[in-house]
Parts: sequence; C-alpha cells; structure tokens
Amino acid sequence: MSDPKSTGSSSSDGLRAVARLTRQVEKALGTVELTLPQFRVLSTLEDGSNASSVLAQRLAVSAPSVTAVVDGLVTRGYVEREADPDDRRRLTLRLTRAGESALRAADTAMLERFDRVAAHLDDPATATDALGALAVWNTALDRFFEARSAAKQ
Amino acid sequence: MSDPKSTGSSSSDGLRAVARLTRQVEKALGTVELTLPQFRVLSTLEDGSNASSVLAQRLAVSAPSVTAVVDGLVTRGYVEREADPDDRRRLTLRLTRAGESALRAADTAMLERFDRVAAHLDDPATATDALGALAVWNTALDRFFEARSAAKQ
DNA sequence: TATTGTTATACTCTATAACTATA
DNA sequence: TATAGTTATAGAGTATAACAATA
Repeated sequence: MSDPKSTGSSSSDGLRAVARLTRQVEKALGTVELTLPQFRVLSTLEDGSNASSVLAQRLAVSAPSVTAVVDGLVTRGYVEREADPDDRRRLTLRLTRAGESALRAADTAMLERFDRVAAHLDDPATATDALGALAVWNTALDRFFEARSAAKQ
Repeated sequence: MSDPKSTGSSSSDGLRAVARLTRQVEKALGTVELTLPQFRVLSTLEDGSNASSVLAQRLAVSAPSVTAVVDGLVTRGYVEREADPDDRRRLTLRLTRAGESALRAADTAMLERFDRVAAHLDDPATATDALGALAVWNTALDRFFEARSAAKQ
C-alpha cells in the first residue's frame, strides 16, 4: 500500500477477502447465536474490562451502539455492568465466565468453518498461515486507537 | 487450524483481526457513502455479471437481502437489472461505469485508512504484506461456493 | 459547564413467509 | 409443481439528538 508497485494490487484483493471472510465469520457466529458486534465486544473485554466509553472508542462505534449491544449480552449473562466508585457516571463492563465460554465456542465455530473453506485449496496451510499473519494488525489497531485516545486529551 | 499446535492460537488472533479490520473497512466505505454489503455486491459484480440468485449464493445471503441492497445501488446508478431473454424470471445484474468508479473510490479510501493504521507499526510493510497474502482466501471462497452450487444440482 | 451513559428515533441489512410471474 | 425475484414484516446494529445524573 505504501508501495503500490509491489503490493497495491494484492492489497485490494486482500481487502476484498476481508469483506468476504467477514460474512463467513458472521455465519459461523450464527451457529453459536452470536452476532459480529457481540463478538467484537466480548473479545475486546477479554483483553481487559473497560468503561463503556472506552469500549465505544476501541470498537469505533457510538456510545448508544455500545449500550444496545451490551444490553443483549447482559441479558444473556455474558457481560456485567459494574459501578465505578471513583466516578459514579462510569460503568465498568466485565466479561463473565459464561461470556468466556461463549467466546471459546465462537472461536471453535469460526475455525471449523474456515477450515472447511480452506480445504478447497491445494495447500490449505497457505490460507491458514495468511490468516495467522493477520494478527499483526491487532497491534496496529491497538496503537491506532491509543494514539487517538491520547490526541483527544 | 488443521494443526492447532503450530497455528491454532494465532489463527484465533487472525480471526479477531478480521473482525476488527472489518469495522475499519466500514468506516472507510462510509467516507465514499457505501456500506459493506453494497461493497460486497459491487466487487462481486466486478468479477462478472450474474443473476440475482447466483449473487445471493456467492454473498451467502438470502434473496430478499440481495433485492434490498441492489435496490439502493440501482437508485444510485451503480448497478443495472437486465431481463434474461432465455428465462424471463431471471434478472442479470450488471455493474455500470459509475459503479466501477465507486468501487475504485472505495478501494482508495480503504487503502488510505489501512495505511494510516499500519503506520503505527515499526514495520508497516509486515501488515501490508499480511493483508495482501489474504488474497488466497478469494480462491478458497470461490471454490467453496462452486462446490456448494454443484452439490445443489 | 463538561462528561458518562441512556432513551428516542430513524435507516440499513438481515431473515422467514407469502406472493407474482414464469418455466 | 418448481423456480426467480419481490413484497411484507420483524429483529439487530448503527447513528444523531435530547436527556439524566454526576463531575
């Protein structure tokens, strides 16, 4: 992307792949009765409990969106809202044991589905490795939001 | 995924990255006033015009969902519905010149946003390359749906 | 006054069920 | 009868605007 001559074209193809794979993620999550936004909340909370406002920023959604998604997760016992004694406006969101189990079930369902898709390739490991390599983006996204957060102060 | 000992853990991280990157794709598409489902339709039609039913299968959504999304794209002049003379029940969906332009604008917006995110890494090229490598999944998904289509006959 | 979170409201995408037109 | 596509309807996630409680 920084050098279109070498990677520009395949980066676009990579973006197409992200768009398509996401739909498969949604289908896999459906088998464990989770939506993609719910999964995003659960996996973000797995990295540590956070105030609702922090979650909104990390997920790049509005505050009302967090309220709506978390409402459903609280109803199902996957997330708990806890009052912050220092600042009574804030609510800390915490993943419950049931939420952790749901997250593991979601991982299994997604990996199984992706395995079935990759099985159609001559060398499925190429696809699996490509997916694993995508993990570097988690660091990039973490820093991206961290920088945003700092800029806001 | 086929071998959890070597890649299982990072594949899960890769899936988390897909879920998070998708949100960035949505935000980037928003700057060119496209939604992710609209982008999926446009990029699928870029590979060739198709009947609405074929599109539904390739996108892994229901027929009414295709109708709804395509309605919006037709209104904006990005897609045209054309009657099939051989079977008057079928409608062939075709990308217009305006649709092609919109797709290129979408690519640019997404690549720019991803560049900004990757810039936070010590070696941004690692992330860019990882994204490009994801293109192999396009082949896997094509074959996956092809096999499904064949099984249905 | 500013901030945190919720409520009210509207739009898009999603699905299932029912319908029309065609095969 | 079966298939292609649309319409009707409902649920989930998204956003903006307005509000309550707290700082």
